[in-house]
Amino acid sequence: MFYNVALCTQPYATLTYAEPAGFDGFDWKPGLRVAVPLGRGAIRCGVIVSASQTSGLPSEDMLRPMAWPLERTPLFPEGYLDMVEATAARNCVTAGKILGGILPQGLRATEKIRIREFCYGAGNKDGKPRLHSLRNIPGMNERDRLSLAQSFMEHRADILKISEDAAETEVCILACEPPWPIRPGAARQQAVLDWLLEHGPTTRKQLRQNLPGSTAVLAALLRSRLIRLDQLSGDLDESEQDAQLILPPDTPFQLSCGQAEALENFSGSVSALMRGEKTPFAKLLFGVTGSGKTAVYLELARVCLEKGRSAMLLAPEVAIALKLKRDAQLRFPDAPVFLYHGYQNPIKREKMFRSLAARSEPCIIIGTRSAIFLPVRDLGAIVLDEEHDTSFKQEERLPYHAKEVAWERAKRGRSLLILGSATPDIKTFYAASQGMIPMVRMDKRVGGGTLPKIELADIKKLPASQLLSPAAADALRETVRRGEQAVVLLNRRGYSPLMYCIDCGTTARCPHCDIALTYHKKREQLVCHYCGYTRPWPSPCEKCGGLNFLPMGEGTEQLEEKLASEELAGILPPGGRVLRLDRDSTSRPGRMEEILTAFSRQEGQVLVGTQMLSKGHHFPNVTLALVADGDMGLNLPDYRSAERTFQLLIQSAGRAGRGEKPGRVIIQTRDLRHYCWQFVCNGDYQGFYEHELGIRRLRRYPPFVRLALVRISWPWEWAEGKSESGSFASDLRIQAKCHGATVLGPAPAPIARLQGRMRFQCLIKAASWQDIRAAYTASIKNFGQPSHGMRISLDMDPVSML
DNA sequence: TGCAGCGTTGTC
DNA sequence: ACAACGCTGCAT
Repeated sequence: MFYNVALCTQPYATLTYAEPAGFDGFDWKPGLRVAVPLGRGAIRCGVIVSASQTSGLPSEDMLRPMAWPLERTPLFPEGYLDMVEATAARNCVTAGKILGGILPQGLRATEKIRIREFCYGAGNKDGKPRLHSLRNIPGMNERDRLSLAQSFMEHRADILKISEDAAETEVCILACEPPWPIRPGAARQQAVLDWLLEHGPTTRKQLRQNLPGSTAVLAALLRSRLIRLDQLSGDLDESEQDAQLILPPDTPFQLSCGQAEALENFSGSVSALMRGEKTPFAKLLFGVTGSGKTAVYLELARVCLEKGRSAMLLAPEVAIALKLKRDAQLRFPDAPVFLYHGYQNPIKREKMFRSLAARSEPCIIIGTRSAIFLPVRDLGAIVLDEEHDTSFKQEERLPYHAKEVAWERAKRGRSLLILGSATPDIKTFYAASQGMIPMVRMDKRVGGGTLPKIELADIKKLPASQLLSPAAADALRETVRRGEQAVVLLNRRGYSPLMYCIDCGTTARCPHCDIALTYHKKREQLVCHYCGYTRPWPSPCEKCGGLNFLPMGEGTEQLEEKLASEELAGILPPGGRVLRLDRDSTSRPGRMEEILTAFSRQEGQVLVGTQMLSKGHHFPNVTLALVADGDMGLNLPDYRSAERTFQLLIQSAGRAGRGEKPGRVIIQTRDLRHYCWQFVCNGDYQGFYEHELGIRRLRRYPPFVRLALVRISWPWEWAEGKSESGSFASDLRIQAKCHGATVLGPAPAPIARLQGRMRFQCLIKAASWQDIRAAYTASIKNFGQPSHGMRISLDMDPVSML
C-alpha cells in the first residue's frame, strides 16, 4: 500500500510514501497526521490524504517509508479532508498549504515529539522509559525499529510531546500605552516596545528571533514595568479578559413573531438534513439591523444541541465573537460553549483542536473566520453573522473565504448553513433571488423600535481644517446635553494622515511602501499604516532637513482630542469623557472590552472610532450616529466601492436608536449626487441592489462574470522584475484566450511599492472559475519556478484590489 | 586549474 | 525550509 501525504510545512507538496514495517494492523487512515522523512535528515509533519495500491511514480526505488504516526486516531473527522482539498483546488494551492495554514503551531512541528518506550522486565536497569527522537528513526537499525514499532502496537510505547522551555511559553505584554517614559536615544527599548504595539503579545523566543540582541533590553523593560511577562495558558474554560463585564443580555428571551418563524424554518431544515432529505442546505437570513438575528442564531444553536448535534457561529470580529459567547452563556448557562479566534495563543489553539477532535458530545463553537477549520464532528448548523463582511476572507499567507469553506463543509456534513445580514453581499442576494438560496426575511426591529432617520450633510464647502459641519456639531452637543450617547465614525486612525514639510513642500513618506506616513501624537511617531514602519517625531525632514511640518487632515486621535477640548467643552457632564475605539486604542489585550464596557456603562458620552465601531455592537442609549467621512470609500479603485460604502453606512446607522428612544444618523459627504445616497437615506437595500446589479450587468462585473486577480511582486531592487512579469502576463493572456477569458494588465497595483517590493497585478475575467484556474495553472507551468524572489499568486474574487 | 560564493533546483 | 548541485569569478 502507498500513501499520499500532504506536507504541512514547506514545500507543502503531496508526496508518496510506503508503509513502514512493523505496524501490522495499524489503520493508516486518511486524516491521520504522520511524521515523514524529507531529503537528508529532516522530519516533517504531514497528513495522509489518500491511499492506493500503486504509487503512480516512474520508479519506486526512491520511495521511503513514513517515519511514525503522530496519533493513533485521525485528528480530522470524516469528510474534513474533502473540504480541505476542495478549498485547495479552488484556490490553486496544495492541500498541504491549507493544512499548514490552519493547524496550530504545535500540531505541525515534529522536533518536540518523542516516542516514549516503557521498558519492563529483567533486562531493564532503572525502569525509566526511553525517549526516541523522530529524526533518528529512519536511521535506526532494522531490528530496533521493528521492536519499537511492536512496542507501539502493544501500547508499550506512546507519542509524547516534551515540554517547551520558558522562552517559548512566556509572552511579553505591553503594560502601558505610549508615549513610554524611556531615556531618549534608547533605540533598542523603543524597538521592542514598537514591536509589541504592532504585533501584540509575543513570546520571548520570537522576540529574540525578530529583534536580535533584545535579551538585555527585555530585562531593563521588565524592571521599569513597561512590559510584563505572562505564561501562555491552554485552559479552555478560562474566561477571556472580559470576566468583569456586567452587561445585561440585550434581547428578550421571548422571541418575536418574525424570530420564531425564522427559527421554525431553520430547525425544520436541520431535521430534514439530518434525515438525509434532499433539501437546500444554505439559507439567507435577511433581517434589518436590530431585528434580533443574534437571538435566532443562539436559539438555533440550542435546537442543534437538543438534536444531539453541534453548532458553529462565526462572527466577523473577535469582539463580536466574545459578545456572542457571553450571550450564549447567559442564555444557556449549562451548555458547552467554546471560543476560538486567531488571536488566541498557540497552546490554547492546539488544545482546542485536540479536544474538539476527540469530543463526541455536541457543543457550540463561537469564533472568527479561522474557526471554520476546527475539527468538530457532526455540525447541525453553521452560521455566518454579517455574512457580507470582508473579514471572512483571508488574503495574506493563505487565501480562503470562510463562506466558501463553510459551504463545502455544510454540503458534505449535512449541516445547515445560515448566511445572516441586514446588508447581504450582492452576490449572495443575487444567488437568493435566482432561487439558489432560500431567503428568510425579518423586516421589523424587535420591541417595535423604528429604524433611525438618516440625513446628509454637505461638507464640500467646509474649510479643510474643520472636520464636522455646524449641523453635525450641533446635533452632537444636543445629544450630549440630553444625557444620551453618540458614536462618531471616521475611517482614518492616527492624529493626522499627512505631514507636509513647509520648507521643501514634500510630505513624509514610508521608505518601503511609497505611502504617506501618518502622525500619531501620543506615540510621538510617524507610522506607515501598511507595513508598520515608524520614525520618531519630531525629526528632521528626510529631503531638506527642515523641522517645520504642517499636519494635514484629521484622524480619530485628533477628533477625540478636539471633541473633548473644543466642540464639547463645557457640555460634557462632570467626569464625562470622549472615548476612542480603533486599532491603536485597542492594541493591549483586553483594552477593547474595557472601552466598550466603559461606553455601555455611560462613562463616556461620545465614542469615536474607525469601522471597527460599525460592527454589531449594541448600545441602547446611543441616539446619534455621525459618519464624518461618508464618501471616503466611494472612490477606491474597486468595483464594489459603492456596495462597501452602502453596507458600512447602513450598519453604522444601525448603531443608533436600538433602545426606546428614536435614533438619528448624520452622514457627511462631499459628493451629494452619488446614486448611493438615496438608497442609504431610505434604508432601501432592495433598491440599492437593483441599481447596483444594473451597473454590474452593464460593465460586466460579478455576479455576471468571475473575477480573479493575479498578484506579481519582486524585491524592489531587482531590475528585470517588470519585464519578467510582462512575459508571464503575455503567456497568461494566451492561455486565457484558449479558455475564453480575458486578462487586463499587468498594471502597477494601487499601492505599487509595499514593504520593499514592487507590486503588479493582472485582472482575469471569465465565465467560470474553472476557466480562470485552467489559464492560471497553464501559465504557471510554462513560466516555471519564479526566481530572484519573485512571487506570483492567484486571488479568486479579491476582496480588495489594493 | 582549483575552489569560494551564490543562485537554482528538488525534496516521495 | 534546507541542502545538494552547478555556474561564475578570482587566485594560484
